[in-house]
Amino acid sequence: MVNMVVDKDSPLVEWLGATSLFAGVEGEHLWGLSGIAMVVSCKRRANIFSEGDPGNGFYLVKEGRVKVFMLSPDGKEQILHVIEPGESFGEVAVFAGQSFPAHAVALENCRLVFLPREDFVALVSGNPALALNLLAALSQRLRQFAKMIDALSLKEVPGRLAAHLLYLGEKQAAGNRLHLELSKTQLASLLGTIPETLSRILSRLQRDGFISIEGAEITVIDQQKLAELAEIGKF
Amino acid sequence: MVNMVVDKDSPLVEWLGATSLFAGVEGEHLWGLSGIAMVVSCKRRANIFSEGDPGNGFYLVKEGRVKVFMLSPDGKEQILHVIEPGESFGEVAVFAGQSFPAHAVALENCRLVFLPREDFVALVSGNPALALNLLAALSQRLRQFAKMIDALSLKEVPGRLAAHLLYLGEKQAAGNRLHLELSKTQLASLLGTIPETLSRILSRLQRDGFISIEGAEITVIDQQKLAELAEIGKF
DNA sequence: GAATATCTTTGACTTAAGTCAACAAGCCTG
DNA sequence: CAGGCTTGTTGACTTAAGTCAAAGATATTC
Repeated sequence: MVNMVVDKDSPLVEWLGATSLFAGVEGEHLWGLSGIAMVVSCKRRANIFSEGDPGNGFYLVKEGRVKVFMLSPDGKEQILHVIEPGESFGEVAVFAGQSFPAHAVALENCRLVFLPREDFVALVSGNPALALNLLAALSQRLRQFAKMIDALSLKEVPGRLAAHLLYLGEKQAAGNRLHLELSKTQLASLLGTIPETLSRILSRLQRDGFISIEGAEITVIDQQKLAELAEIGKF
Repeated sequence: MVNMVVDKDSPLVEWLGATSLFAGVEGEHLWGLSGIAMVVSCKRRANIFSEGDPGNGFYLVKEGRVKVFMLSPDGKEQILHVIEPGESFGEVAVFAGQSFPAHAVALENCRLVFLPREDFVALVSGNPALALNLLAALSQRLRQFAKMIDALSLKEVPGRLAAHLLYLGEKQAAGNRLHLELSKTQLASLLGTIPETLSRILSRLQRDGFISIEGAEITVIDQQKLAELAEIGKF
């Protein structure tokens, strides 16, 4: 939480109500939330928290994106999650009552909403609907993690990449054309591999006529084949 | 949920209060829980649920153990979690409001407590303390999954095995001697590898004087070296 | 307790993916 | 816009770990 600046911000309530975490929470409680929230800014590449830091609160992303990742002793990283505006991170430490299990770094200049643990837990204690929202959110994340474990252990890199491309396709819903929202190095880290391997596999997919590449713009040529690859996990 | 028999069981309340999920929940609410609970028995190898099944409730393990796992199209499995007595599984589907994301099979003859979704959600809605317990439990699991992803992508099999042996050592707290609670095939699946590889690595660790093996009984000879291996992740 | 099924180990082989190194492109930043 | 830093690509090489196959060792079950 270094290099952050606290902002004064007013129409938070509305925004909070639009996040998936707090969707459906009544106005009264939203006010409570906004009362304990702090808006902070942080720059691209700024460290938000590190593994082992005391988890005295969690964050919502207002603007920008954040990567949450594990780091091996020799510096290789595995991205667990890329947090987009409206999403949250760090809740785990709040409810497990422990330190953060991973690192968080801003991918871009960000504006974050910080919710301090004690205050937040107090609010949740008085509001079961809020608690149910949180349970749903954590469950959703657990489900994603399970998929990730599945992919890492059961699928080869081409399979994981294919699955990711299909996911982006759905998310962006822009014809056959899609944009890899991350640098290829970061994407490699998200897929649990290294840039060299990713690069080779992308060219292979292009050579074999599955996709066509222009920088970070990918055109899906054979969605069918891509889907098979994602399904069976092997080339 | 095939091949299960519903039992009538009375002193459930006490037992529920002793599970980690419901520890600290007041008697009143425990009665509520026991009111909606169904005790079921299932035999070793019985399928409890499969990926995609509608998640209309979740389970606590009363006796026996259950494995939760993902399955690749060609039948390879990755164990996500081995559930021991007093622990729960399947909650994710309840709160995400979706189908089960994984398979669950009894490792031994089991006695399970089933909590139907609708009734359970109703109870949680009226009891924030219960909700906080659940949030803590899910957070805990999320943390474990994060560790697992970390291990799968950042550590080689010897490192994962070493970490597991150290974990067992702590859990069993029985001098240097420990018991691998799973068949080696199952352990391989938990570590994200295959029996052949596990077998080779176990002999290697023995040959190099890290451990000594008698069937499923392992004696840790050089805990220091094992710890290094688990830390750096490479041989 | 014999018969069968399941688990474990070992060997020879293949292969996906990591490492190291060099170079080419971008892209900030001054 | 020029230099330097980060990012991406390609090639040659190494290696961890998977596959296939066969034999031994345990368990289960009838």
